[in-house]
Amino acid sequence: MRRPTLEAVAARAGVSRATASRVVNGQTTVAPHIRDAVLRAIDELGYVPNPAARSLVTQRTDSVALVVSEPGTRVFSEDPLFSTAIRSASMELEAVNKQVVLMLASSAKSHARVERYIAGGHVDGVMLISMHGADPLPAALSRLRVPVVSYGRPAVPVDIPFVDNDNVGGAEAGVRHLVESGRRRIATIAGPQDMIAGQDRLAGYRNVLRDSDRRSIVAVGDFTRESGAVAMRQLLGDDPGLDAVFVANDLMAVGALQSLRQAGRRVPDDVAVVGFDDIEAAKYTEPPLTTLRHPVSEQAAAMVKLLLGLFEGGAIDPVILPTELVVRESA
Amino acid sequence: MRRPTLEAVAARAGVSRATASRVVNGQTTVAPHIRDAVLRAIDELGYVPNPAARSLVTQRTDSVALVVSEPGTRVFSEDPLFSTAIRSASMELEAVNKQVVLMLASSAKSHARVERYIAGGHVDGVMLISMHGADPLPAALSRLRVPVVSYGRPAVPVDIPFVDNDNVGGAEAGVRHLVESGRRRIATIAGPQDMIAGQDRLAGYRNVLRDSDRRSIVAVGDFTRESGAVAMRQLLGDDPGLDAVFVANDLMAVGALQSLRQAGRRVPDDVAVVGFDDIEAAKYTEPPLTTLRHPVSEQAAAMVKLLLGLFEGGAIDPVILPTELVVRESA
DNA sequence: GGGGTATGAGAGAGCGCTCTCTCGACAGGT
DNA sequence: ACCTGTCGAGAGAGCGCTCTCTCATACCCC
Repeated sequence: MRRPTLEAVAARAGVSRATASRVVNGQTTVAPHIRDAVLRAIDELGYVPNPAARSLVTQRTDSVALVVSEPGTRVFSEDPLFSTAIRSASMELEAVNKQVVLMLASSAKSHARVERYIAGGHVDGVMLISMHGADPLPAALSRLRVPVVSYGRPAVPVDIPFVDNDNVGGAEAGVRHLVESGRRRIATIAGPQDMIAGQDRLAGYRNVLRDSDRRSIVAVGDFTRESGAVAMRQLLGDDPGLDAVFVANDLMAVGALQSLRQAGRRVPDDVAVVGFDDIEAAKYTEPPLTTLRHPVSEQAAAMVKLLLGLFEGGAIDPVILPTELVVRESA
Repeated sequence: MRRPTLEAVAARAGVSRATASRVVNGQTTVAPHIRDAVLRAIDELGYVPNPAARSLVTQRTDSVALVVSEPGTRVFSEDPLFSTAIRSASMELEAVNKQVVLMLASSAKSHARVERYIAGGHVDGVMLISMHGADPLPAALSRLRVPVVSYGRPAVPVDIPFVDNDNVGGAEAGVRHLVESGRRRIATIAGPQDMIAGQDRLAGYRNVLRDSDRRSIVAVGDFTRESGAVAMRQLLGDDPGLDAVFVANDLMAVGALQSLRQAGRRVPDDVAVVGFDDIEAAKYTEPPLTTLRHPVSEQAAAMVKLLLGLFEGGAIDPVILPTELVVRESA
């Protein structure tokens, strides 16, 4: 009780295997009545092409790997960025009939696994979501002569096209908003400095403060809610007089709001808070969070487009998407 | 500049292709010095087996599809259940060297795509996350004679082993907690009734109220935060005197807390709130949410184990995992 | 020393498909 | 009538691997 082969279809339709193949692959050099006969045979037998056989000869697999290189297990589950990006990329690829192979590369062992898999030619290309500077994967994959694109600028300069949002510009806009609303002592809770987003958002903060002649007050978190709460307590200890804080992501901002509440500070009256990312939860904090929105779905879609461009051959320039300040009540 | 083949490895090692294949596949019937020679050749050439060729003959692909059949786009991104389940399943499968092909089946069109893909033999098995009763996919896939397991009990009775948590028992425990703490007018915000989790949790609520001689007060949401807020307002309108509410998931509970705050009700003094799922955010609500924890990761892991069991042949019984009441401050 | 049994290695037949090459048939131009 | 050109269809070679079957060698027992 095997699956029918192209041979069987051809036999039933009374044509050669080559002709049946032509019909399956939509070539036009087949006379209408023969094409119909083949299609009928396909239908009657319930024929579905064997992908292994096909890609053995075509050297294509019509699937791409989505590699999420993220050691932090909690982050993956909690930060909606990942699921949104995965979802969007996935949908874009489905639209062009490519499959998504999801690979989570959390440990050194799984890095090796990913490399082996990619090297094995299981996929036509790779989309890499890697945010940590020390990650060896971008460099390793770019060596493999497989089309690779990155979600977010790779930390080490490596020859991979990427799509990123304007972290520096976004942070500048957020801090400028605080400056313009008359805040004097503007602190920041920065992200991890081994991550590009962490670095760039801190740079944006520094740029604006430098120009506006204010002192920078920095605490560093790791993009988790808890670290935001801790960092906020720390900032309040260091400088009880601060009247604003720019938090490098919303998850930490949620933690910061909690610490501010516990410390008896009113938001935004005593302390203004600006986040980054505009995650869903930002709408529901108390008070709702002013933050910077960047289009995660669009970024993922652009990444897919970039990869498809690579398939067609042709080096492709990085894409930087703009961010947008969303003013709610926290600042 | 082609990739080296097994033939090349064999030639370099001075053995036959068959022997090289034996070494690659770890068969023991190869003399040590020959094995070494082959391994050296593999290393020197950077040989990696061609998976298409391999699976053409073995009829295996060593990859499984993870099909998320979820029309609600927002839910996928926001509900951490999906990312947690995906992550956990993915890690379990990596441990046994299987690849995960992620497929999002949101529309009827993508249903057809999924079916075609599975029928094509791209994967050795399917893990199905489908929560809507009207979903035709479970039945369709089970017809395909491919090993399929389901995350959550399929709504239509179909012959697929599944892993689920004890929704009825969990809801009963939650409502019983409210009864035991002396609440008299216990309402519920139920989930969508075309979803098993929605049905079962409502059933649990009803079971306990029936036994404790209280009237049931029901509003229905769709598991989103917003719907929880709306339902809560509605309940307060219907019965201003209610003193407790059992909410069928945490996301809706967060919305409900917001509505309660806006209506000037104190939680838990005026109204006690119990959620379901114990998502990360439940710890950070004001006040922290009492809720029912079910082990999403374990459930996903159990699903993987179930699927691997199917590969070995042998019909396998459903697995029901227990839930646990986590008492925080909201009830 | 002959016959039998392990043991290790090679030969070769496919797995199901694509795609180039070839060829037949027929139309149109001279 | 013949030659050229076009179009549609078949033949068959391979893609890179696994695995059965076969065979050569070495070993043991009587």
